[in-house]
Amino acid sequence: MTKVITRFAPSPTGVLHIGSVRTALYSWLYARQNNGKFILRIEDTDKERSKKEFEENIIDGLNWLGLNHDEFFRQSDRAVFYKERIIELIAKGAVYVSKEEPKELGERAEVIRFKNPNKVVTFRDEVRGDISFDTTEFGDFVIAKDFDTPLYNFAVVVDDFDMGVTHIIRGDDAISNTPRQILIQEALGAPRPIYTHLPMILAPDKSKLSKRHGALAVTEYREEGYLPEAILNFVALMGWNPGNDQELLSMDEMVKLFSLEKVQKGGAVWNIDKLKWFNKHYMKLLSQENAGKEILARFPDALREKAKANSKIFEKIISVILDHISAFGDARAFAEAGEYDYFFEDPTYNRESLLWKDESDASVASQKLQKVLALIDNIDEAFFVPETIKTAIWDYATEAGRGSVLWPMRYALSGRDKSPDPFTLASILGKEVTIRRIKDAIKLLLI
RNA sequence: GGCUCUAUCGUCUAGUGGUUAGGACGAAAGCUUCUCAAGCUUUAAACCGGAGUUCGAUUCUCCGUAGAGUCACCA
Repeated sequence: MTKVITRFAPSPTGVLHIGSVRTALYSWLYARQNNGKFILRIEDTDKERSKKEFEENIIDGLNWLGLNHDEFFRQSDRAVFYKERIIELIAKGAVYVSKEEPKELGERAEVIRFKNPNKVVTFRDEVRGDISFDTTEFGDFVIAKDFDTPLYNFAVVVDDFDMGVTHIIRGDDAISNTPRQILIQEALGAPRPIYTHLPMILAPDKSKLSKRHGALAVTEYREEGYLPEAILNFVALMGWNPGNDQELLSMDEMVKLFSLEKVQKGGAVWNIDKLKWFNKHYMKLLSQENAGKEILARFPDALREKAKANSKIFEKIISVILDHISAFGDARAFAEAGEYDYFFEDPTYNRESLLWKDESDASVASQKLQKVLALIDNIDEAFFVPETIKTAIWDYATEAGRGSVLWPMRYALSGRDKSPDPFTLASILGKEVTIRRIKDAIKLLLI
């Protein structure tokens, strides 16, 4: 049994996007599962469109995801090999230099064409079964602009041959390239690898996912605070499943369970909501320290300084923040909306908002807060935690009307219509601040 | 248009020649400490159509229909 060798072969003409990630993941999983090799090959034969920054973005994204490669190649470094093969094929009569009449700007008067044997090519695809093409329709297709400028279909075949690639796992938009590549393989005497064409990841309108459908770059997801585990787990399940109901899968589990036979035939629509669900799950698994770092990195400068200056408070609100976001980037939006300010400085109140909806009498409301104040004041500072605070107030709140007690208390502490519950808030803020804010609220009510 | 591929809840999917067609996301409702979120419970929601094979087809075959991909001196 020969060693399994897979490859991921992006062209650096754009950033690493989510569809490519899945292709890379499946290739990686398959290689790892079989103790094989995973090759990263940058296909930059198009000198016009290939950009170094895209190559960097792709490598950066792959590293971040942990899809490490065993070997690395760049087609622009391999010009001599392509040239050799072209010469070899010309000698064999499989390829010829063709005189052309340039129709467009930039077209050559001389290109290298493949002498099409005009036959039916049938190949087996691991997910779709046999696929046949009559290659006659391709004509004598161009494989290189000149001896030093090979084109995609040719470079791919030479590379896969030279690198010993055994399994080609790629998007099904490459299906129609396969017969051309097989023709070249046969001319070269190269073995035919095992083909697996993955269904596309689709936009909501079912078309091929592309830049115009919004944020797709992996680096953007990283920026937005999505975790690699979440992206990988989600993307793995778009077009594959372990054959049971298990959805939360670690990389180790995926390496064990992955199989080409369970790969889906139909395309899958990209669904950001489900990604968010995965991300929430994996965010909660993060250590408090790491979660804190991610959040802090997305705070506006001013808030970040306050959070650093009040690290005790910041540590306590991490889990509160985590409860309300589905990606760390959401914390930035909340922060910018001022949702976290009250943890670090006293809020300003809107007198109307201090009153529970069923309460119209400010003096009654203030009396209730007075009572809360007294109950809180009895709590020993060392036991100022949510459970204790709740116990201290609960009976009274139930008796006086929970909403009419808890709403003003919570609003006094946060100055917000929406916030965590008053007991959690009080414990985060501490006894001293809690009492001060309630007193402030009472003052305002008595005006 | 030619060629190639695809078709189960809105979405990701499981599944079988006979099932109450299962799970997840999302949605709705209820519960849980006032709000928000989380959590829990429950509900709604699907086999593209037509023939054929068969005692019986969502499942097998064919034909439609719909959608997608691809038709470069791009990859």
